[in-house]
Amino acid sequence: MTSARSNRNGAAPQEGADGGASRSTPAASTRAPERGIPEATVARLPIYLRALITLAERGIATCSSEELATAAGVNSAKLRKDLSYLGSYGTRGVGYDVEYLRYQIAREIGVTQDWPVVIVGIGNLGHALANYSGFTSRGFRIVALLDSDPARQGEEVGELNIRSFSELEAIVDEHGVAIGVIATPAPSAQQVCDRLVAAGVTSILNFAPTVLSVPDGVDVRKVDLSIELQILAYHEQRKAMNGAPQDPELARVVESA
Amino acid sequence: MTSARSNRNGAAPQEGADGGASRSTPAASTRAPERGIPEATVARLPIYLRALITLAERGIATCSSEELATAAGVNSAKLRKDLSYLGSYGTRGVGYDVEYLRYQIAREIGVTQDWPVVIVGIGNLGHALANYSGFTSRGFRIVALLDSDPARQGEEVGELNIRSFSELEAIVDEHGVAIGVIATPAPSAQQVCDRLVAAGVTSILNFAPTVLSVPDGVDVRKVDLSIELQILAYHEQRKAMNGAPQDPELARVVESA
DNA sequence: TCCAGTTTGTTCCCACGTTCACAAACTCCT
DNA sequence: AGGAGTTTGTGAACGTGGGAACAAACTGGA
Repeated sequence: MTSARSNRNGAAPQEGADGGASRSTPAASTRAPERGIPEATVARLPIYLRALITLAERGIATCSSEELATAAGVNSAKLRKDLSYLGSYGTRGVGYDVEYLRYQIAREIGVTQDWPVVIVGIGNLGHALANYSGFTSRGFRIVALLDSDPARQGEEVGELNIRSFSELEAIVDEHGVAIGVIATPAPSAQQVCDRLVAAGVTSILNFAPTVLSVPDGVDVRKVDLSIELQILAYHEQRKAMNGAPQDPELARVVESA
Repeated sequence: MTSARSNRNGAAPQEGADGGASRSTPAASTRAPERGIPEATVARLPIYLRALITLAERGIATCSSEELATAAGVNSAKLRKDLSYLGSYGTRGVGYDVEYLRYQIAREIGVTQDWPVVIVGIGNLGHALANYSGFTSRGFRIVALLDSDPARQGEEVGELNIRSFSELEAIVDEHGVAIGVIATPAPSAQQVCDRLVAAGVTSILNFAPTVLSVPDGVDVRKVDLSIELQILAYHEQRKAMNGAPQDPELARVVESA
């Protein structure tokens, strides 16, 4: 029932181009490449979009690639190349019209339309996500908060009531939900994921510290707080080793003296 | 005072190899390459570590690269190449000793030691982070929760009291804090970041939806929930366009019939 | 109209990351 | 001991991404 598209081809290994993400759809299959936008560029488009919104709020109508690049924290050459994948939306000798470019990027990403989202697992993190204004303000609408713990059900969090996980299928069908967020503990994440996929969800944002296996055609992006910290720790350790052969604690004290 | 090391070379653009991260330290400067581990590999080491811990908990003493790769959700060739940057910790014809490899990776990342961490901005997200067990269980110790809002100060969150942001410098000095987490609203993030850097913090995990500019020698990693969703939305939109020229909502209904 | 100045879009090249494929090295069985 | 089977570690090919540099295209002034 209500199964998602395309489960052919067997389980694909879960890995993508960038750090925390993974796509299972075939990168370059028989299908025509169309005007395929590089994954690295796609990951930066939302940053450009936010920068443009900030500029627009300041009343700036036009900007150069240099200005926008600075606002987005990237190289201007990279910015121009990224934008060139979308089309020629700038004017040579002048720059980019902020409102126009903003709309074009939003349309390309797909945030001009409204995306219904369900969040599963309303613990500490789920609460924070439910209340996070960045979701709702950027084309995403949380349509349901689900939790399997009856003690939590009925509680009101950010204008929504927590409902039973068993209502998942009905909610997905009713709202046409394509995006699900998993904020459960790690042990239940895979089960939840399977249910989401079976219900028709084809994009999943996973906060649980587990590797999810999904059928082909389903996208998973992972956000893992502890992994981010560990990466920082690695570099921090190297800094201490390289800069000062002594104790790093001591080094800072000496420098401040 | 208490300034961090190395502000030479001017401000570096904030961008890294992978999606959400950025390092400002020179990638390949005059310094010898030592046994430099590629950034992409570093980002995967924590995943391998977690997979090894899971295997160890199941009582598995030895595993092949194929098994470990599956558990980590990556290609076995990639896994072997990644591990080869650390050294030759496997045995040909046999595989890897789970406990031994686990220790080696933990040591390489630096999570055998204890990293003191401060969290700034104890709103919804800050609460969730303070209660997140994944932090404390993997070599990180939250030593302080800071917020500039007096109304929040004194509140107890996960065995710690929220303290005033003005105590930052004293806390950093006392505990030798090198890693800071920013969970404030976007407008105050840059100010907080500057204070952290000035106090001696050299690694920052940023949850605020803003581009932070930091001096050279300071690492910033960014976690942006809304950006992750937008990337999913982009792919979701493409799926709908390619798979079914009709209305995506309709397509699912038809398939389920 | 023409020329100087500005900024985009694009090409070329290099570095990095991924994957394949295979030699080296180990175990186990005969 | 020797050979078959297994698995690691790595060299080489391939693809993707980043950055410099430049031609194309626009504006504005003379």
